[in-house]
Amino acid sequence: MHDLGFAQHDHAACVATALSTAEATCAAQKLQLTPTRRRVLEILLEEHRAMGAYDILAVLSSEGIGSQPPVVYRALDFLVSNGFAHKIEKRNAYLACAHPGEDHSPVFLICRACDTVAEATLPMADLRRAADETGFLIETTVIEIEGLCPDCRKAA
Amino acid sequence: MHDLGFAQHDHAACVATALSTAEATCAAQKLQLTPTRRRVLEILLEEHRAMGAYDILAVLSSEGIGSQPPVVYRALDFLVSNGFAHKIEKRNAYLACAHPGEDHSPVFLICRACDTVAEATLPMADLRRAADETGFLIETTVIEIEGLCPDCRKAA
DNA sequence: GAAGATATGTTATAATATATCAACCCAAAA
DNA sequence: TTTTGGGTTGATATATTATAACATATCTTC
Ligand SMILES: [Zn+2]
Ligand SMILES: [Zn+2]
Ligand SMILES: [Zn+2]
Ligand SMILES: [Zn+2]
Repeated sequence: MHDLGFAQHDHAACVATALSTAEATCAAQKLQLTPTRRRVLEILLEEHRAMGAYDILAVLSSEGIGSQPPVVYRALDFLVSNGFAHKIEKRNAYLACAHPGEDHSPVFLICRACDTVAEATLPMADLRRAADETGFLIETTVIEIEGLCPDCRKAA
Repeated sequence: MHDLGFAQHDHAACVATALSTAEATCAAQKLQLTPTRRRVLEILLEEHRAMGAYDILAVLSSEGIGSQPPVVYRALDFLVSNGFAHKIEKRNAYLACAHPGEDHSPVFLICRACDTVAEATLPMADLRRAADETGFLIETTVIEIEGLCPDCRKAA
């Protein structure tokens, strides 16, 4: 496990880099990163936190991009399906991927106190081997760990 | 990983044993396994599958136990809080625990074809150690693996 | 330029879950 | 014994999350 995301970072660069990567990936895979899809990804990157679909929709609505639920759910579906964002099932919230284009099995560390969600990765070898022995074919994984992040742990 | 739950079993005994265990555990911990709570657990055990809250409510309603959402959500909250049932976040569904009283970190194997959900356990040592190194305090885990169960894999 | 695939606009509704407050029950304290 | 407090239930209303359905538009390809 690495890259826990609790550290400081240059956020403007972080957003710009991620958007560029997404554009390049979409171009390479002939995926259409349309204005709405791009803007939703940008919002998730800018906010840098897990956001509810309706929180995102409120931003889109304030910008005149769209105010109906399907607008945001369609964009999120595209982003999640293509690995640019993840859904945090425990919160019904969405988060920009911290490892775009890397083909990874994310592990989310969710702080119940400050709501920060960090994306880490875990080698899937063990899990996959164990499941293979039983004959189960793994297609997707949801691994979410809830607790206290280092900062909130100290504060408590 | 063990006890995958895809095998045949004596279901009547399975239900009876689980209910007895739950009664004993509640008595020991001074928890109130009230009629509604007991019946919801029994429904989950009998059905032996992940059920939506409103599916369970339909059964309760047909039995005159209650027809309003809080009835079932309160019972589920009790059962989940006390380890008698689990929520499958990926499906917004609930399942009787296959290891009641064992203090375990469940791993769910969800078949996308037949909707079977098997509960396994995985040693948490690695995950816990890795998180500890980062200072994150693990309180709860959600580990859900979606794919094809052995039967559906063969059929496909 | 017709056909097919993909994306968007729009309205409505489904599915999941919680807030709130009054009433009830039971056990322990005064 | 009466009171008090915690936990549970009944009942109404509402909040939150997500999708169905269908028309329109846009772009590509034949
Ligand atoms: Zn990711
Ligand atoms: Zn925190
Ligand atoms: Zn369990
Ligand atoms: Zn199956």
